[in-house]
Amino acid sequence: MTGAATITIRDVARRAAVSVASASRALNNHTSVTAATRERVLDAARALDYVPHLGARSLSRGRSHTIGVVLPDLFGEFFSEIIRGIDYAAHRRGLQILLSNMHGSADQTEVAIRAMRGRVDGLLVMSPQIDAAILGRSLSHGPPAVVMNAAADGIHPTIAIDNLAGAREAVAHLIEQGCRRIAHIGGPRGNADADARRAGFEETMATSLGREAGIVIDGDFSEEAGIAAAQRILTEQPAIDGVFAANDMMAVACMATFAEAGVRAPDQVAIIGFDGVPIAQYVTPALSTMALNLAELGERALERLVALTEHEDAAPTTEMLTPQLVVRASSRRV
Amino acid sequence: MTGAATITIRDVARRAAVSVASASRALNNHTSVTAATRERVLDAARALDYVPHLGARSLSRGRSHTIGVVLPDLFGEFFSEIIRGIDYAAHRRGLQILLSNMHGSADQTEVAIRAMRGRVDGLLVMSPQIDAAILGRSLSHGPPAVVMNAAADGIHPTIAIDNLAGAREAVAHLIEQGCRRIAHIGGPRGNADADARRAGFEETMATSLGREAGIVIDGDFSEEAGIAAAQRILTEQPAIDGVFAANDMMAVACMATFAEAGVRAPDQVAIIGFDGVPIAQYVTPALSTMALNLAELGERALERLVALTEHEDAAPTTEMLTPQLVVRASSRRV
DNA sequence: CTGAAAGCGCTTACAG
DNA sequence: CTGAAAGCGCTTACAG
Repeated sequence: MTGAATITIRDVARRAAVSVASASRALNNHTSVTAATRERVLDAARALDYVPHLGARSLSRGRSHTIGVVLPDLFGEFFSEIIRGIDYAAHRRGLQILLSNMHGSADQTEVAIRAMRGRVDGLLVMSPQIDAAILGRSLSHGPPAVVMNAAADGIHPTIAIDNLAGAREAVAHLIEQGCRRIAHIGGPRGNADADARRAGFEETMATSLGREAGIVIDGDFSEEAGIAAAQRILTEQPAIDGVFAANDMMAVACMATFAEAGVRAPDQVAIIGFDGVPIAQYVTPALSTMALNLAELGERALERLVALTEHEDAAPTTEMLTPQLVVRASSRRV
Repeated sequence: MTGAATITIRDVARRAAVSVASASRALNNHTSVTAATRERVLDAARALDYVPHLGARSLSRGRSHTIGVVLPDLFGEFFSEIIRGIDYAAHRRGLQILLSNMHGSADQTEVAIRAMRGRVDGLLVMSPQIDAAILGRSLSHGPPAVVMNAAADGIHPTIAIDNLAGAREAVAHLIEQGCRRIAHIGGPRGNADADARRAGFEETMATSLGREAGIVIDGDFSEEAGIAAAQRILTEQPAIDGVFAANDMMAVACMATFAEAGVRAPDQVAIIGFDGVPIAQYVTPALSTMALNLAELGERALERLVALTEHEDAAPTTEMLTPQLVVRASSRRV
């Protein structure tokens, strides 16, 4: 855990000819220490190239200045943008980040959370696959926690994406552009984001074009799912003139597959994605999307958590992150 | 750092009516404990919903099962792919990741490394902006470390990208496609990757088309730099028929800027990037690139580190990650 | 097999 | 201002 000849505060104290207690006080800039003593201690520390053992400090102080981040996956720009936002805010506050990733397996969430005990001051958890009640229970014994993008459990502050509103707006946009038969390429069933986006699609279709004008093809947010969905649409649903994909990756892959088959966006089929990842603006035609400021989501979650650790009494409110319709060439027909 | 009514191993021991030592042994699956005792302890732990304090365990065992990752930035797919590779391998080995990011400031590297002391068993450091000797010194007192993508210091094992070979191959490819006046959009001066890629460009130009056939425009790996470089080429260097950008982001932005001005790849100008990030295959025309398996870089670095922590005597060898030429439409002319 | 004690490296009331 | 001691929560020789 440390190099061969690890030097501790005892070594510093010995060299400065003071007690360990005084060394500690000098090192930590306490006022109650003579200038001369402080000087001697600091000199000794410098001479020995002393680096404090932060693990030990955390244990005795009861604060680690570290926050745990539990994510379902690390794949793609969706997560990396969130981490970037968290990191940015954490860095500003002098906090370190302990990362834990469940690789998509929901039952690992609880394990990951437990593994954070005694190493973090607070938790940022994103677990769109897990039930709110179960998540709430997992979190109940631990440190303060903020839940990102999951069903609120009524106990922990939550920052959620307004998927329903976003999906409604996406579908309304396609209809406004003249689409009359629309396909939704969905995310995995049981994923809170995916379910809400699908619900928004179905609801809007039912109240506008009619339920039978829409079809849903299940996917899993991956490139492959976008390709497979496109192929199904090409062979089985040639009348489709609009596609709303549950994320940008599937939308991009779908659009590329269409193009290879000679089906062009936006004229033959208008396409819109969700998330607003950077890649969306560079494909041709540029992809319309419901843009999310994911880095902001991460930043806000961290700030919320800091507030929570400082005054324990923060209310378990839910903040919403609203997707913004960004119309680009892939869906612009009128 | 812990919830209100934190329960410790003492509580478990008390409830099971054994000593703390026995509780510890039972909890850790030691053999030297009666089946009955183990049962009682485990029951007590379950009843109290005990979660061990990993910080305390780390301190007494001298192992944290955590590795520290120090990166220069978190922006873009380059870093997220590396983290993903590290995480993947770490997860497989039951290791946690403590993340530290310097936001581009080289002098923060040393601070970041020190802040890891006592919290990690090993370090994975990427610091392309820092001098090898300085880095080596920063690392000298700490835990085992593997350096990613930086000049080898002769002390720590290093996994480096073969930028020179990659740049040579990229330029040779452009020439083979018929380019006669080639621009290089470089990364920031002082960045090891950028410098090596620039050197490869200049060297290859000098020995083939002649030094005067190439121009170098400095950039900083960002989208904006790609746009600015494209504008300069359009206005000042209309004879340019090939562009080798130091990374994909700049190549993509450059190509998009060209397209807006009516300059098409590959016919009017052949373009190739570096890194092989996923976005490259979705732009139109698809971007040629020197592809790097960044996730693999991360995985290999972690495995190397694990080997190092297990048998301390690993040699400070340098492994090379070789870029692969991926020819796509943006540079395919013949 | 089990318990009392020492220890991991630091911090912080408690006395002086 | 300074030191000796206790403590953070756990683990592990050391005796029995």
